[in-house]
Order: sequence, then structure tokens, then C-alpha cells
Amino acid sequence: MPELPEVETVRRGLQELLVGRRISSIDCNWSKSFAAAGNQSLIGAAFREIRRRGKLLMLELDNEHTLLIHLKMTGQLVFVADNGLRFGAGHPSDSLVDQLPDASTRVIFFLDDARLFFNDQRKFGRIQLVANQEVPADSFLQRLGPEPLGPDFSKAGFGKALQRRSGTSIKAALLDQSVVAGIGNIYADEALWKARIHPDRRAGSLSPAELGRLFKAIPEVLQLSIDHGGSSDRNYVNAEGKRGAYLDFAAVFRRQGQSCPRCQSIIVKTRVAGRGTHLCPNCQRLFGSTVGLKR
DNA sequence: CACTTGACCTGTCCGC
DNA sequence: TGCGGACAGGTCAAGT
Repeated sequence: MPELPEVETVRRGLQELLVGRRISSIDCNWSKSFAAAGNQSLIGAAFREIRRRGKLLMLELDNEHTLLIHLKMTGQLVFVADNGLRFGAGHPSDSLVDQLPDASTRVIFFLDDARLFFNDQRKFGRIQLVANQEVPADSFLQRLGPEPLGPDFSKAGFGKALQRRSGTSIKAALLDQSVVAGIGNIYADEALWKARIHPDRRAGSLSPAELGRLFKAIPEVLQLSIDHGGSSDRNYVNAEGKRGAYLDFAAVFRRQGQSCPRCQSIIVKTRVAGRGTHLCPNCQRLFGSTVGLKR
């Protein structure tokens, strides 16, 4: 489930590996993954710049078009050099590059001296070809809220966006990409734990102190994850086919039954906003004070 | 309009 | 061992 840190990790890898390389042909075995796979204007086009907005990758080509790629739940973009040359750190056996293509491969971009695999077990991911001048009008991009690691993410604007979603849970509000771009299930749980806010609190009910803690926690957990190469729960790998290590540092996600790193209470898993939700029942309370209750 | 639910998909796991 | 069903969770469309 690639979220902002995972997509950003892929972006950095592709920026190093892809820019300047040219598409020689494209294979696609699931047309819904890439409806424009047969477009002849792609042949001979080179990658110019790799950008990201929220969870959306934007691969700008030198033919006045951009590939918009959303990995959704199980999408992967993996670069494999034809000569077997390894890129980046880590042992080659950590990577799945030797096993590609596999049953989840939907699209292969053949480059002059390499291949780029788009793998997607559950087929939810999408590759779109969009003219550069149409990119700003893309409906998904239009609805995105601010980048949480960028200068446009302000406490005042965040508070206003939460008021707009005041009747729903704070967890649902964090998952709403129009409030903040790029947060998914993992980082919603981690940020709420760090800010000591129960996921089922109403989004409009936060005190100024709670709003301040959450506003600070969001970029902190995202940046920490980027520093560890993102989270690999099941499918996620970076552009070199390698897994991320952030879940080794996560406080609550997939840690039900273990001890809260802050108060040693047992972490529980519940359901909020239709999603599996992990929290510390002592640090994150719906009612009442935690004073004197820590152990 | 605000909010919730189901659809899109496949692989894995659990109970019988 | 096999089988049905629940579950995983990002986004959009449809429903309340």
C-alpha cells in the first residue's frame, strides 16, 4: 500500500535510473493498467523528469506528454538493467529484479539498455498518458490538498480543512486526500499515535493543543519513513526491487498485542472509517484524562 | 452537501 | 486436503 513515503522513495530511484533513457517498445497484458500502451508517440520518447504529488507519480517525457502513475494497493515500478548492473545499496538477493517478469507484471517498458516493470497483483493501479498542458486540469490532482512536507502545509489551513470534515472521524479526515495529500492507513495510525489522539475522535473536535500535535506529527512520521526507505507490509518495493524498513520503527501499525513504546500498554486493533486501525488505548482516549493513568 | 458503502482485483489465511 | 468466506486498503461511483 504505497503512501507518500513509498511513492517518494520510488520517485527518487526512478529519477536516478530513468532520466535520459528512451522507450523502445512497450508490452501490456492488462489494458486497464495502461490504456494508452499502444500509443505510437511513446516510442522513442525519453524520460525528462520524475515528480510526485501526494501518492501520484508524474513521469515527464520529452514529447510534451507525462505518464501519470498511481500504484494504488499493490503497484510496483521496478527498473532492471539489461547488463545485470546493480544500483544502490544492499545485497542483490534482497531484490526481486532477477525474478521479473512474474505473474503480477502488467506492463514492461523496454528501454535502450534496461526494462521498467509495472507490476500490480490486484490490478488497481493505473498508468495514464496526458499532454503536459492537460496535467494541471487532471481531476485527481485538482482535488489534492497540500503536500505535508512542503511549504503550503500550514496549521491554519489544516485546521480549516478538518473543520470542513468536522462530522467524520479524524482518521477518515486524514485519509481524505483533499485534506492532506499522501497519507494512507499506515501513516494515519502512526501520526495519531504520535499526537496521542484517538482515531475515532470527530475531526472538528480537536483542541488547539491536539491540532498542533497532529500538525507536527504528520511530517515527522512521513520523513522518518522516507529516511528508512518506506514501509514494506506486503508488496511494496522501491525502484530497485527492494523492500523498505520503516515498519521496524513503527509504533502501532501491525503491532496489536505488543507494548506501546510510550506507556507499555498493549496496542489494540479495531476498525475505524472502514479500515483496520491500530492504537494505544491508554495514550489515545476518546474520553477523559490520562493524568495518573500511565503505568 | 456530508458522509458511508460497494466495486474494482488477487493472494493469503482461517474455520470447517 | 479442499473450499468458502473474510480480509488486506486507495480511490471513485453510487447510495443514504
